[in-house]
Amino acid sequence: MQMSPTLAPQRFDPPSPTPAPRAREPDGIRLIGVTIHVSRDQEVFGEGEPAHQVHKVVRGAVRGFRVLADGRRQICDFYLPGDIFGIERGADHRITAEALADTVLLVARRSALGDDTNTLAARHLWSLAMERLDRSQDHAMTLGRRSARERVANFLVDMADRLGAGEILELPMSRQDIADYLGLTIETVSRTLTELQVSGLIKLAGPRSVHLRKPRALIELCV
Amino acid sequence: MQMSPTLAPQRFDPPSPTPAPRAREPDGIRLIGVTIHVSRDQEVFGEGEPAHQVHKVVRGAVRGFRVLADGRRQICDFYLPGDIFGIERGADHRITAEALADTVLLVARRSALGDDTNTLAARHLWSLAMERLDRSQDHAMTLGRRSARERVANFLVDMADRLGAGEILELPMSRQDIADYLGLTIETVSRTLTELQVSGLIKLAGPRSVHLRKPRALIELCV
DNA sequence: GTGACGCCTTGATCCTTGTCAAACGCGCAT
DNA sequence: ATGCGCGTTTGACAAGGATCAAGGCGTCAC
Repeated sequence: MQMSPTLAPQRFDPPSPTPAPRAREPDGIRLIGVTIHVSRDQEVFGEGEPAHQVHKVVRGAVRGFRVLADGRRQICDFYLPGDIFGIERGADHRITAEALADTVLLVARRSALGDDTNTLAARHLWSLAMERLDRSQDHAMTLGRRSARERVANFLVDMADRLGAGEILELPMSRQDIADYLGLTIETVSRTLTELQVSGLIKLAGPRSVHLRKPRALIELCV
Repeated sequence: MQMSPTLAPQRFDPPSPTPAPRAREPDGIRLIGVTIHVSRDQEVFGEGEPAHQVHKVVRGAVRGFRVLADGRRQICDFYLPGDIFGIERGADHRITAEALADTVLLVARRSALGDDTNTLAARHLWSLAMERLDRSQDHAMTLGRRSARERVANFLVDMADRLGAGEILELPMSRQDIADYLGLTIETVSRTLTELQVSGLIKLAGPRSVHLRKPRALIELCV
């Protein structure tokens, strides 16, 4: 059992709204809202808060997580540019969202997505939610049945894919975030990465820069 | 790393359709379909098969799972009486569903739920999908950050709750199923249960019958 | 330049859980 | 009644990953 020594949720001043563009997004959802800038480690919304709005990552990245009473943290997912998050079933958020780095978000009133009105938007919203479910189930498979090596390989491949990175991967999150996402400790993540490097599968060029040397072999590890 | 020696997917004859009731379900979804009887370990649908229909458990129980190339199995969820399952984002099922015991299902054409037409049904469908997502995220927290003891306690409390059991819990699934759900091995599940018994939290009365002696203490363990 | 801080890596050791193996108990068929 | 088969339990041991601890390295303030 590990206890992520999870950082006290530093609360800064509230996110700062700026202008208010009216964007017809390529994903079919008209996000009428404001863009906000959220700085590193700042909370976007917290577990239990009312979920009035949905968010879309414009630039930067966000972690969505839950915390047990004793501080153990599980990151459910990372939200990368283009991702929409903060959609909930009930009135309140079930997870906390924090920026991994200085981040720009597009925020829309939840109702703007049409709970039922706009059929096209509703359909897309459905797709988004189900995609989230698919990812969550994949994640469960990883957490329940994969070894540390497999988890890390999986993670790298997934990130490279989602970030549209080629062989050079710039990770937007810290080792602690990776550990809390993969259900491991920071030490195990670190060791596993160097082990993958020794095996020649990757090359570590700085803490957040990973060069995928043998993507095929990495994908093999994903089983 | 454990290798669930996962049973070859025994294929029996196809599920047998019977009459065809027209049921106005209390959950607001009109399930016009047939009831089918599925026997123990029989597959309801398999991963990759087209998802033409949705299913509702009338009696019995179902496991929904995915399997890695080498046979490791992760059960995503158990579907109990009243639960609706088999709703997918895309055209195909991403998980395999098998009956835990002789089971009665209500089957409806997917389109009968109104992909968008019936607003009320659509809204309820949305709720179902999001509930599934919530459960999946809870599951991820369990798999990523809880100890074996906590996982088993959690499982028992959850099952008692969902089955509407009081203190006497009749589990519909085997140890192997529990293990594959909790990301443990069958031995660990067994040991943990007897350990909980020794601690006086539960009483085991037969492999599938659990008496919750100190529900409070069990809930405490859920963190 | 120098020190402090944060993050990451590495090492040594421990412990939870997995693996391998055997025994138990119960139902069922002969 | 006997024996077989399956699922479960229990035991001994191994190992993967956690924990505890120290050291490295880059960044930033002074």
